[in-house]
Amino acid sequence: MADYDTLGSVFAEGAKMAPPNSDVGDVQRGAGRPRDPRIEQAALAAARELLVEVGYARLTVAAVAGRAGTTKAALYRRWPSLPHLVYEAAFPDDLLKDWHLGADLRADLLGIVVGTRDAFTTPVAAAALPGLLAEFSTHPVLHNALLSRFASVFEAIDDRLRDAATAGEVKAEARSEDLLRLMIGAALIGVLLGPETLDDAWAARITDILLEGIRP
Amino acid sequence: MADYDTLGSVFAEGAKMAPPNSDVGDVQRGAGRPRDPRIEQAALAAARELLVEVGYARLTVAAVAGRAGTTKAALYRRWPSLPHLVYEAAFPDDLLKDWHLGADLRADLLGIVVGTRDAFTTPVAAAALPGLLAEFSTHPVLHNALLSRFASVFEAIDDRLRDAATAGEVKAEARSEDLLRLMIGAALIGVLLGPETLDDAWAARITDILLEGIRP
Amino acid sequence: MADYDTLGSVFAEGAKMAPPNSDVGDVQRGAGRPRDPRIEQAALAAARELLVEVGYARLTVAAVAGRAGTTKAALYRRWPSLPHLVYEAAFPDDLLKDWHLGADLRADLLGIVVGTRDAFTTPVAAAALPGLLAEFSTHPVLHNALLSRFASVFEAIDDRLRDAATAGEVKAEARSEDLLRLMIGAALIGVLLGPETLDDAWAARITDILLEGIRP
Amino acid sequence: MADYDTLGSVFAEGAKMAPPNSDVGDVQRGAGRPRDPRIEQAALAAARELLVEVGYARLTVAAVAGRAGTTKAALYRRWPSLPHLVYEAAFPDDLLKDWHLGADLRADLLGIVVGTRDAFTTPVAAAALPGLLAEFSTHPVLHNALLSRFASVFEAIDDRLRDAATAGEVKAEARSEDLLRLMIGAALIGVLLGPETLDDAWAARITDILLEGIRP
DNA sequence: CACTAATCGAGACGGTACGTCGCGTCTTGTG
DNA sequence: CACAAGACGCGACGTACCGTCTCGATTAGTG
Repeated sequence: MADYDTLGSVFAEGAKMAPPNSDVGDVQRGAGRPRDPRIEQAALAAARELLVEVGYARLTVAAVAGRAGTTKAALYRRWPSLPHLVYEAAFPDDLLKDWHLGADLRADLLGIVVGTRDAFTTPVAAAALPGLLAEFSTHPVLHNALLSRFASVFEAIDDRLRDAATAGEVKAEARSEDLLRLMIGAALIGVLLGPETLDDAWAARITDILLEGIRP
Repeated sequence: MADYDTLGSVFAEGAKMAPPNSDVGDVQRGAGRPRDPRIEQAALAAARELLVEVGYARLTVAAVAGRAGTTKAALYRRWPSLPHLVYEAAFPDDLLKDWHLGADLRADLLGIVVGTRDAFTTPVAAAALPGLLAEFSTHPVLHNALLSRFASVFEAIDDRLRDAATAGEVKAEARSEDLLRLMIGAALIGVLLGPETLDDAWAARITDILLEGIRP
Repeated sequence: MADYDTLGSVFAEGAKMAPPNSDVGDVQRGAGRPRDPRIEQAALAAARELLVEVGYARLTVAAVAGRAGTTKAALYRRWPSLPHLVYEAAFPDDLLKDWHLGADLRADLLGIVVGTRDAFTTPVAAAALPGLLAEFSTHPVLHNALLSRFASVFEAIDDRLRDAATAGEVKAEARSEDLLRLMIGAALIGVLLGPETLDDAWAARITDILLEGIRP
Repeated sequence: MADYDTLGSVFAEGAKMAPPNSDVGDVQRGAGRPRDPRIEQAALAAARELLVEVGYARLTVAAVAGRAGTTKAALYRRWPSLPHLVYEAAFPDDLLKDWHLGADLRADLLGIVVGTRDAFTTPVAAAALPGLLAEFSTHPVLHNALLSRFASVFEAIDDRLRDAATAGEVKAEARSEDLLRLMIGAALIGVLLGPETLDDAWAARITDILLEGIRP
């Protein structure tokens, strides 16, 4: 995943249009030298390394290119700007791949809390998150990319909560939106203030508060 | 508060500290031309205006200086860097001045939620917050400034919760830290994702969830 | 002359030096986007204009860049500092291109006096000279550039004087070094104290004094 | 010499006017705290030291004040600007105090050459000269100060040469102006290109060339 | 002996230029 | 086409020095 097409569909703003001979439906594999597939991985790996080493603020395109053994132009051919690259490096597409809901409501909520915490407390993610949040407020494209990625998760939780309401496990008026924001917000604050306190006991306490908070 | 001395105690790195024996005739006190107090206010006001007009990312030291009718050097004499100035401009010391707890636990919690939301949804604060969060991870001084500011609030809520536990209103094991982080995190996420949803109904819902969550 | 390579050989500090084995297929030769040759000429022209308009002391890198339609960074890519640019602008390499010695000793000496005066009394040179002299003592690279430029002239005059000594026109112990310094010094002092007195009669008088001074 | 009054007469531009009670002819020794006479000497000494240590270009008012144990304001009370201070430090008023002409024309000329060389090759003067020359072309006040200082010398040499012409020692049309410029120019060039070559043999050679050059 | 007035230290002031850095784009020659 | 290389315009950075100013604290002479 995380390949050119996926990126293009999320970030491209028209410049990455398929070449004119795409009428036959073959993806733009047309004329010209093909892209070196190693560059993509090398760039993401370099970005991850540098994020941990120097932090988001001191991360530069030239440094990523140098570490990846390529040049700035090759990176700008793949990502519209540095934040896009960082976003993909810190939060790859496969982040949510083995995530699912089950029958036990508390286990499901705990899973979300733990999953969010784990996604945020990765050294790479912890280094990238504050900077990316700042970019989100400036670049709506990035913002939407984040939201659309979590849209399916959001819907799934919404359904799960509705089922729980039907089963009488939670209040009918409980909103998945509120719950999710509380969980993500708690994890985010934890990362910003010091991720060392976000142990499993913390996750259990947060889950219990929220679970009791929406019980009928 | 929010005056020159307070600033010095938070940001200065030793040079501006009053010597411990300053109770006697301290000769150095007030040597040199005193700082023009209007510059400080003008700079903070200019920063607030520009934050709303152009946003954090496009905010420039030169622009703040120009709008304030002074020069970059005068600003660097007062704040180590632009984020420090922005922090003080967006979150002045008197932010928490008329804040207090009462007898009604729900009212107290709601007050915190609403107060945090109001502090974060100010146009100035909303513009500054994402950028400042990114800087916090770079500038530990700023980070500590934020934490120390909320330290007293934290203690007060801690005491309030302990009283409530004694009165049987909440669980004995309820932690003010968890509660506070949930409340602040919810407001923060709200600001980052779209502050238009943070109405009074939202505050009431969040308060109710948390209150029920810690009931015995 | 006065082109990119000559500049490199005079001012560059190793980075731009062609490697000694560059006779074979030197891969690095010409890598990257080539420098825009118009910028070099535009910068020199802008410097010349501004030297006359505002003088050396008020000459700014930003002003030269602005007038040349480029930016400071492009200038710093070509010259280590403003004095280097000014030096090349005021005293280009082709300054001595149509200079030669002949059979008449007095005519030769007069030619040097007049040539030096003309080179120094150009509006551009007159504006640049005092400032450059001050920089010479700070930047030895500039100093050496000046000296090496006159080295060939120096040798030619040395030979000419030796021939004249053989022909019995001048004393055997007459030193071209002394003579040249007297001539250049007289012109320099003239420019510094007021170039309006350096007419052709002045040149004739100076030439006659020096010529008689070294007659046997 | 070199005191306040002399300075005032040379440099002051009206600001240093005597107070209104000076009608009785007493120099402004009126009210107010008198100037600390040690500051003047300390500043000149500090300037001399720093000129040799860091050169003219890196010499700053703050550094001179610091080295002299005083402040910038005290210096600006005595000299209109840094070049004025440097000028007086490098070329004090008593420079020409034991200078005179005699009966031997060659000895007189040699004296001027040697005297100029000695005045220019002092470490302090050699460090200050190029920078001061650059300032001269910008600040006519300084320029005039230099010229007026040498005016008497100039006249004396003029007379001396006229006497020599009457005595048949030199051509009638020989100009002291040309001669003096040649001598000063030679010394100046020598300092700029490397003062180590300006030994006594050099002085003798220069003197002989010029003397022969104006012989009838 | 108080009063006046200039100087002292200290250091902030407005102003201006410096040289550097990073961005995202472009223009070469070479696959 | 992609790629390595590196220059390009743009704009901001944080620093340094200038010469001036405003303090409170001396330090004389004057009334």
